[in-house]
Amino acid sequence: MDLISELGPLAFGSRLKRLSDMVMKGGQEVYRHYGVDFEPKWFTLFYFLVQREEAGIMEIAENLKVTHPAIIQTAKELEKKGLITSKKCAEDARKRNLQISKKGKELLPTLQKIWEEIRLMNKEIIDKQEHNLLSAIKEMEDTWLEKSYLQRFIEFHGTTAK
Amino acid sequence: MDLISELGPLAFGSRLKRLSDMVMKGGQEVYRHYGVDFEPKWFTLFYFLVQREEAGIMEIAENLKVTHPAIIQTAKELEKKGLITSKKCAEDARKRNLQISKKGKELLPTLQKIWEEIRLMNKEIIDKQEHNLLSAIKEMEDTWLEKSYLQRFIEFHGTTAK
DNA sequence: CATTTTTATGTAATCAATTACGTAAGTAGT
DNA sequence: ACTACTTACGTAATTGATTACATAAAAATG
Repeated sequence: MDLISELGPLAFGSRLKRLSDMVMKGGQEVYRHYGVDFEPKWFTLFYFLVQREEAGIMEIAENLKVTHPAIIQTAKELEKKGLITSKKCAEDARKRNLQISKKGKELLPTLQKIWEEIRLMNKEIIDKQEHNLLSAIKEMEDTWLEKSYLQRFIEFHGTTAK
Repeated sequence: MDLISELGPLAFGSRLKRLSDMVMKGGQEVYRHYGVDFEPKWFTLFYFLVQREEAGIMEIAENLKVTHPAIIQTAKELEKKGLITSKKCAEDARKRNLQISKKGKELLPTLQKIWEEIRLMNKEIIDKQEHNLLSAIKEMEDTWLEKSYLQRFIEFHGTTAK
Protein backbone atom coordinates (compact mmCIF):
# COMPACT_ATOMS: atom_id res chain seq x y z
CA MET A 1 0.00 0.00 0.00
CA ASP A 2 1.71 3.18 -1.17
CA LEU A 3 1.04 6.65 0.14
CA ILE A 4 -1.66 7.55 -2.33
CA SER A 5 -3.57 4.37 -1.73
CA GLU A 6 -3.55 5.06 1.97
CA LEU A 7 -4.80 8.55 1.41
CA GLY A 8 -7.58 7.15 -0.61
CA PRO A 9 -9.99 9.58 -2.13
CA LEU A 10 -7.97 12.59 -1.08
CA ALA A 11 -5.64 12.04 -3.95
CA PHE A 12 -6.68 9.75 -6.74
CA GLY A 13 -6.60 12.43 -9.39
CA SER A 14 -3.23 11.68 -10.85
CA ARG A 15 -3.75 7.96 -10.46
CA LEU A 16 -6.84 8.10 -12.64
CA LYS A 17 -5.06 10.17 -15.24
CA ARG A 18 -2.08 7.86 -15.34
CA LEU A 19 -4.24 4.81 -15.71
CA SER A 20 -6.15 6.43 -18.53
CA ASP A 21 -2.88 7.25 -20.30
CA MET A 22 -1.81 3.64 -20.01
CA VAL A 23 -5.07 2.48 -21.53
CA MET A 24 -4.74 4.95 -24.38
CA LYS A 25 -1.18 3.89 -25.06
CA GLY A 26 -2.26 0.26 -25.10
CA GLY A 27 -4.88 1.04 -27.72
CA GLN A 28 -2.39 2.98 -29.78
CA GLU A 29 -0.06 -0.02 -29.84
CA VAL A 30 -2.83 -2.28 -31.05
CA TYR A 31 -3.73 -0.02 -33.99
CA ARG A 32 -0.05 0.17 -34.88
CA HIS A 33 0.24 -3.57 -34.55
CA TYR A 34 -2.35 -3.87 -37.29
CA GLY A 35 -0.79 -1.08 -39.31
CA VAL A 36 -3.93 1.04 -39.06
CA ASP A 37 -3.66 4.82 -38.95
CA PHE A 38 -6.09 5.47 -36.11
CA GLU A 39 -5.81 6.92 -32.61
CA PRO A 40 -7.64 5.81 -29.47
CA LYS A 41 -8.59 9.39 -28.70
CA TRP A 42 -10.57 9.54 -31.95
CA PHE A 43 -12.62 6.53 -31.05
CA THR A 44 -15.57 7.99 -29.16
CA LEU A 45 -16.26 10.71 -31.71
CA PHE A 46 -15.80 8.42 -34.70
CA TYR A 47 -17.89 5.68 -33.17
CA PHE A 48 -20.62 8.13 -32.27
CA LEU A 49 -20.82 9.28 -35.88
CA VAL A 50 -20.94 5.69 -37.09
CA GLN A 51 -24.07 5.19 -34.99
CA ARG A 52 -25.66 8.56 -35.59
CA GLU A 53 -24.80 9.21 -39.23
CA GLU A 54 -24.82 12.98 -38.68
CA ALA A 55 -24.65 15.24 -35.64
CA GLY A 56 -23.79 18.77 -34.50
CA ILE A 57 -20.89 19.67 -32.24
CA MET A 58 -22.88 20.38 -29.09
CA GLU A 59 -24.99 17.28 -29.40
CA ILE A 60 -21.85 15.16 -29.67
CA ALA A 61 -20.17 16.94 -26.78
CA GLU A 62 -23.15 16.30 -24.52
CA ASN A 63 -23.38 12.65 -25.47
CA LEU A 64 -19.68 12.01 -25.04
CA LYS A 65 -19.63 14.11 -21.88
CA VAL A 66 -16.78 16.35 -22.89
CA THR A 67 -16.76 20.07 -23.67
CA HIS A 68 -17.44 21.30 -27.18
CA PRO A 69 -13.90 22.62 -27.79
CA ALA A 70 -12.69 19.06 -27.23
CA ILE A 71 -14.97 17.85 -30.02
CA ILE A 72 -13.87 20.65 -32.34
CA GLN A 73 -10.22 19.75 -31.76
CA THR A 74 -10.71 16.05 -32.35
CA ALA A 75 -12.94 16.71 -35.35
CA LYS A 76 -10.20 18.85 -36.85
CA GLU A 77 -7.75 15.96 -36.63
CA LEU A 78 -10.23 13.51 -38.11
CA GLU A 79 -11.07 15.89 -40.96
CA LYS A 80 -7.40 16.34 -41.70
CA LYS A 81 -7.07 12.57 -41.89
CA GLY A 82 -10.06 12.55 -44.23
CA LEU A 83 -12.04 10.21 -41.99
CA ILE A 84 -14.92 12.59 -41.39
CA THR A 85 -16.46 15.58 -43.19
CA SER A 86 -18.56 18.48 -42.01
CA LYS A 87 -21.17 20.74 -43.54
CA LYS A 88 -23.31 23.65 -42.45
CA CYS A 89 -26.73 22.57 -41.33
CA ALA A 90 -29.45 23.74 -43.73
CA GLU A 91 -32.23 24.14 -41.15
CA ASP A 92 -30.11 25.85 -38.50
CA ALA A 93 -27.29 28.01 -39.75
CA ARG A 94 -25.58 27.98 -36.38
CA LYS A 95 -24.94 24.27 -36.58
CA ARG A 96 -22.19 22.40 -38.36
CA ASN A 97 -22.91 18.73 -38.80
CA LEU A 98 -20.22 16.09 -38.78
CA GLN A 99 -20.37 12.77 -40.55
CA ILE A 100 -18.15 9.86 -41.53
CA SER A 101 -16.48 10.38 -44.91
CA LYS A 102 -16.24 7.88 -47.76
CA LYS A 103 -12.69 7.08 -46.68
CA GLY A 104 -13.92 6.68 -43.12
CA LYS A 105 -16.56 4.21 -44.23
CA GLU A 106 -13.97 2.24 -46.14
CA LEU A 107 -11.80 1.98 -43.04
CA LEU A 108 -14.74 1.01 -40.86
CA PRO A 109 -14.73 -2.80 -41.36
CA THR A 110 -11.06 -2.96 -40.43
CA LEU A 111 -11.64 -0.82 -37.37
CA GLN A 112 -14.64 -2.85 -36.32
CA LYS A 113 -12.58 -6.04 -36.39
CA ILE A 114 -9.96 -4.42 -34.17
CA TRP A 115 -12.57 -2.94 -31.83
CA GLU A 116 -14.19 -6.30 -31.40
CA GLU A 117 -10.89 -7.88 -30.45
CA ILE A 118 -10.13 -5.09 -28.03
CA ARG A 119 -13.62 -5.35 -26.60
CA LEU A 120 -13.26 -9.06 -26.03
CA MET A 121 -9.94 -8.72 -24.33
CA ASN A 122 -11.03 -5.83 -22.17
CA LYS A 123 -14.12 -7.72 -21.17
CA GLU A 124 -11.90 -10.54 -20.04
CA ILE A 125 -9.75 -8.17 -18.01
CA ILE A 126 -12.73 -6.45 -16.47
CA ASP A 127 -14.50 -9.67 -15.64
CA LYS A 128 -11.43 -10.97 -13.86
CA GLN A 129 -11.33 -7.95 -11.57
CA GLU A 130 -12.88 -8.37 -8.20
CA HIS A 131 -13.94 -4.72 -8.31
CA ASN A 132 -15.53 -3.50 -11.53
CA LEU A 133 -13.84 -0.25 -12.47
CA LEU A 134 -16.51 0.89 -14.90
CA SER A 135 -19.33 0.41 -12.45
CA ALA A 136 -17.28 2.10 -9.77
CA ILE A 137 -16.64 5.11 -11.99
CA LYS A 138 -20.29 5.32 -12.97
CA GLU A 139 -21.39 5.14 -9.36
CA MET A 140 -18.90 7.77 -8.26
CA GLU A 141 -19.89 10.08 -11.08
CA ASP A 142 -23.54 9.80 -10.13
CA THR A 143 -22.74 10.53 -6.52
CA TRP A 144 -20.73 13.59 -7.48
CA LEU A 145 -23.26 14.93 -9.96
CA GLU A 146 -26.18 14.48 -7.63
CA LYS A 147 -24.96 17.11 -5.20
CA SER A 148 -21.97 19.46 -5.14
CA TYR A 149 -19.11 18.32 -2.98
CA LEU A 150 -19.12 21.44 -0.87
CA GLN A 151 -22.87 21.18 -0.30
CA ARG A 152 -22.45 17.58 0.78
CA PHE A 153 -19.48 18.53 2.92
CA ILE A 154 -21.34 21.22 4.80
CA GLU A 155 -24.30 18.95 5.41
CA PHE A 156 -22.06 16.14 6.55
CA HIS A 157 -20.18 18.25 9.05
CA GLY A 158 -23.19 20.12 10.35
CA THR A 159 -23.16 23.89 10.58
CA THR A 160 -19.67 25.12 9.90
CA ALA A 161 -18.02 24.57 13.25
CA LYS A 162 -15.51 27.21 12.18
CA MET B 1 -26.44 3.76 -20.06
CA ASP B 2 -24.71 6.27 -22.29
CA LEU B 3 -22.44 5.53 -25.19
CA ILE B 4 -19.20 5.57 -23.26
CA SER B 5 -20.48 3.23 -20.62
CA GLU B 6 -21.55 0.76 -23.29
CA LEU B 7 -18.18 0.93 -24.93
CA GLY B 8 -16.67 0.16 -21.64
CA PRO B 9 -12.96 0.06 -21.37
CA LEU B 10 -12.45 1.24 -24.91
CA ALA B 11 -13.07 4.75 -23.80
CA PHE B 12 -12.89 5.54 -20.13
CA GLY B 13 -9.95 7.87 -20.48
CA SER B 14 -11.82 11.13 -20.51
CA ARG B 15 -14.31 9.86 -17.94
CA LEU B 16 -11.53 9.23 -15.47
CA LYS B 17 -10.03 12.61 -16.15
CA ARG B 18 -13.33 14.38 -15.73
CA LEU B 19 -14.04 12.62 -12.47
CA SER B 20 -10.62 13.52 -11.16
CA ASP B 21 -11.24 17.17 -12.05
CA MET B 22 -14.51 17.08 -10.16
CA VAL B 23 -12.78 15.68 -7.10
CA MET B 24 -10.07 18.33 -7.28
CA LYS B 25 -12.61 21.09 -7.64
CA GLY B 26 -14.50 19.76 -4.65
CA GLY B 27 -11.36 19.91 -2.56
CA GLN B 28 -10.62 23.42 -3.75
CA GLU B 29 -14.05 24.56 -2.62
CA VAL B 30 -13.52 23.10 0.83
CA TYR B 31 -10.21 24.91 1.36
CA ARG B 32 -11.86 28.12 0.18
CA HIS B 33 -14.79 27.44 2.48
CA TYR B 34 -12.36 27.51 5.39
CA GLY B 35 -10.50 30.49 3.94
CA VAL B 36 -7.28 28.51 3.65
CA ASP B 37 -4.83 29.25 0.86
CA PHE B 38 -4.11 25.68 -0.21
CA GLU B 39 -4.67 23.68 -3.41
CA PRO B 40 -5.68 20.03 -3.69
CA LYS B 41 -2.93 19.44 -6.22
CA TRP B 42 -0.34 20.34 -3.58
CA PHE B 43 -1.63 17.79 -1.16
CA THR B 44 0.33 14.67 -2.05
CA LEU B 45 3.69 16.42 -2.13
CA PHE B 46 3.03 18.45 0.99
CA TYR B 47 1.70 15.47 2.88
CA PHE B 48 4.64 13.35 1.82
CA LEU B 49 7.03 15.95 3.22
CA VAL B 50 5.08 16.09 6.47
CA GLN B 51 5.69 12.36 6.92
CA ARG B 52 9.23 12.26 5.63
CA GLU B 53 10.67 15.51 6.95
CA GLU B 54 13.11 15.75 4.03
CA ALA B 55 13.36 14.10 0.61
CA GLY B 56 14.85 14.49 -2.87
CA ILE B 57 12.89 15.05 -6.05
CA MET B 58 13.26 11.57 -7.53
CA GLU B 59 12.44 9.83 -4.30
CA ILE B 60 9.24 11.83 -4.02
CA ALA B 61 8.32 11.26 -7.66
CA GLU B 62 8.67 7.50 -7.27
CA ASN B 63 6.63 7.42 -4.10
CA LEU B 64 3.85 9.59 -5.48
CA LYS B 65 4.00 7.75 -8.81
CA VAL B 66 4.34 10.81 -10.97
CA THR B 67 7.26 11.99 -13.09
CA HIS B 68 9.97 14.17 -11.63
CA PRO B 69 9.08 17.28 -13.69
CA ALA B 70 5.65 17.14 -12.06
CA ILE B 71 7.27 17.30 -8.63
CA ILE B 72 9.56 20.14 -9.68
CA GLN B 73 6.58 22.15 -10.93
CA THR B 74 4.49 21.60 -7.82
CA ALA B 75 7.48 22.25 -5.58
CA LYS B 76 8.00 25.57 -7.36
CA GLU B 77 4.46 26.64 -6.50
CA LEU B 78 4.80 25.55 -2.90
CA GLU B 79 8.11 27.34 -2.53
CA LYS B 80 6.59 30.49 -3.97
CA LYS B 81 3.82 30.22 -1.36
CA GLY B 82 6.51 29.80 1.27
CA LEU B 83 5.10 26.46 2.45
CA ILE B 84 8.21 24.45 1.66
CA THR B 85 11.91 25.14 1.30
CA SER B 86 14.71 23.36 -0.50
CA LYS B 87 18.44 23.01 -0.03
CA LYS B 88 21.29 21.25 -1.78
CA CYS B 89 22.06 17.91 -0.22
CA ALA B 90 25.43 17.91 1.56
CA GLU B 91 26.27 14.26 0.97
CA ASP B 92 25.18 14.11 -2.66
CA ALA B 93 25.60 17.29 -4.66
CA ARG B 94 23.17 16.10 -7.33
CA LYS B 95 20.29 16.10 -4.93
CA ARG B 96 18.08 18.92 -3.79
CA ASN B 97 16.11 18.12 -0.70
CA LEU B 98 12.66 19.53 -0.05
CA GLN B 99 11.15 20.10 3.37
CA ILE B 100 8.21 21.85 4.99
CA SER B 101 8.98 25.46 5.91
CA LYS B 102 8.23 27.22 9.19
CA LYS B 103 5.18 28.79 7.60
CA GLY B 104 4.16 25.37 6.32
CA LYS B 105 4.42 23.91 9.81
CA GLU B 106 2.31 26.72 11.19
CA LEU B 107 -0.41 26.00 8.65
CA LEU B 108 -0.27 22.28 9.30
CA PRO B 109 -2.72 21.97 12.22
CA THR B 110 -5.38 23.84 10.24
CA LEU B 111 -4.78 21.65 7.21
CA GLN B 112 -4.89 18.50 9.29
CA LYS B 113 -8.29 19.44 10.65
CA ILE B 114 -9.59 19.96 7.13
CA TRP B 115 -8.00 16.77 5.83
CA GLU B 116 -9.58 14.77 8.58
CA GLU B 117 -13.00 16.13 7.76
CA ILE B 118 -12.50 15.43 4.07
CA ARG B 119 -11.22 11.96 4.85
CA LEU B 120 -14.27 11.18 6.95
CA MET B 121 -16.66 12.36 4.32
CA ASN B 122 -14.89 10.59 1.51
CA LYS B 123 -14.83 7.41 3.53
CA GLU B 124 -18.57 7.72 3.89
CA ILE B 125 -19.01 8.20 0.15
CA ILE B 126 -16.69 5.33 -0.71
CA ASP B 127 -18.27 2.99 1.79
CA LYS B 128 -21.69 3.67 0.35
CA GLN B 129 -20.58 2.64 -3.14
CA GLU B 130 -21.39 -0.85 -4.19
CA HIS B 131 -18.19 -0.92 -6.22
CA ASN B 132 -15.09 0.38 -4.51
CA LEU B 133 -13.39 2.78 -6.90
CA LEU B 134 -10.05 2.77 -5.14
CA SER B 135 -9.76 -1.00 -5.08
CA ALA B 136 -10.86 -1.13 -8.71
CA ILE B 137 -8.19 1.36 -9.72
CA LYS B 138 -5.54 -0.49 -7.78
CA GLU B 139 -6.52 -3.78 -9.32
CA MET B 140 -6.58 -2.36 -12.82
CA GLU B 141 -3.20 -0.72 -12.34
CA ASP B 142 -1.69 -3.97 -11.18
CA THR B 143 -3.12 -5.79 -14.17
CA TRP B 144 -1.74 -3.20 -16.55
CA LEU B 145 1.69 -3.03 -14.97
CA GLU B 146 2.09 -6.78 -14.86
CA LYS B 147 2.21 -7.14 -18.62
CA SER B 148 2.08 -4.69 -21.53
CA TYR B 149 -1.30 -4.35 -23.16
CA LEU B 150 0.01 -5.28 -26.60
CA GLN B 151 1.76 -8.35 -25.23
CA ARG B 152 -1.42 -9.43 -23.51
CA PHE B 153 -3.41 -8.65 -26.64
CA ILE B 154 -1.22 -10.81 -28.87
CA GLU B 155 -1.33 -13.69 -26.42
CA PHE B 156 -5.08 -13.40 -26.05
CA HIS B 157 -5.75 -13.43 -29.78
CA GLY B 158 -3.22 -16.13 -30.62
CA THR B 159 -0.67 -15.60 -33.34
CA THR B 160 -1.49 -12.46 -35.24
CA ALA B 161 -4.20 -13.71 -37.56
CA LYS B 162 -3.43 -10.72 -39.76
C1' DC C 1 42.93 7.02 -12.03
C1' DA C 2 40.54 7.43 -16.61
C1' DT C 3 36.39 6.03 -18.81
C1' DT C 4 31.83 4.64 -19.00
C1' DT C 5 27.42 4.20 -17.06
C1' DT C 6 23.90 5.52 -14.03
C1' DT C 7 21.42 8.74 -11.23
C1' DA C 8 19.36 13.39 -9.96
C1' DT C 9 17.82 17.35 -11.56
C1' DG C 10 16.30 20.88 -14.72
C1' DT C 11 14.16 22.86 -19.03
C1' DA C 12 11.38 22.84 -23.21
C1' DA C 13 7.94 21.17 -25.99
C1' DT C 14 3.81 18.59 -26.24
C1' DC C 15 -0.74 16.65 -25.07
C1' DA C 16 -5.57 16.39 -24.21
C1' DA C 17 -8.45 18.26 -21.92
C1' DT C 18 -10.38 22.49 -19.64
C1' DT C 19 -12.22 27.54 -18.81
C1' DA C 20 -13.08 32.10 -20.54
C1' DC C 21 -14.55 34.80 -23.92
C1' DG C 22 -16.52 36.32 -28.48
C1' DT C 23 -19.82 36.15 -32.41
C1' DA C 24 -23.65 34.83 -35.03
C1' DA C 25 -28.13 32.72 -35.40
C1' DG C 26 -32.41 31.31 -33.56
C1' DT C 27 -36.38 32.08 -30.01
C1' DA C 28 -39.57 34.45 -26.96
C1' DG C 29 -41.93 38.25 -25.05
C1' DT C 30 -43.96 42.56 -25.86
C1' DA D 1 -40.74 44.09 -35.62
C1' DC D 2 -37.54 45.14 -31.33
C1' DT D 3 -35.25 43.69 -27.68
C1' DA D 4 -33.54 40.33 -24.61
C1' DC D 5 -32.18 35.81 -23.95
C1' DT D 6 -30.37 31.43 -25.30
C1' DT D 7 -27.94 28.25 -28.21
C1' DA D 8 -24.10 26.72 -31.39
C1' DC D 9 -19.80 27.24 -32.58
C1' DG D 10 -15.07 29.02 -32.66
C1' DT D 11 -10.56 30.67 -30.70
C1' DA D 12 -7.21 31.66 -27.14
C1' DA D 13 -5.23 30.88 -22.94
C1' DT D 14 -4.59 27.76 -19.14
C1' DT D 15 -3.91 23.42 -16.67
C1' DG D 16 -1.51 19.53 -15.05
C1' DA D 17 0.44 16.19 -16.51
C1' DT D 18 3.66 13.91 -19.91
C1' DT D 19 7.97 12.83 -23.06
C1' DA D 20 12.38 14.21 -24.82
C1' DC D 21 16.48 16.17 -24.10
C1' DA D 22 20.56 18.29 -21.53
C1' DT D 23 23.88 18.63 -17.73
C1' DA D 24 26.32 17.58 -13.70
C1' DA D 25 27.61 14.47 -10.06
C1' DA D 26 28.37 9.89 -8.36
C1' DA D 27 29.42 5.01 -8.99
C1' DA D 28 31.31 1.20 -11.36
C1' DT D 29 34.65 -0.78 -14.37
C1' DG D 30 39.04 -1.71 -16.11
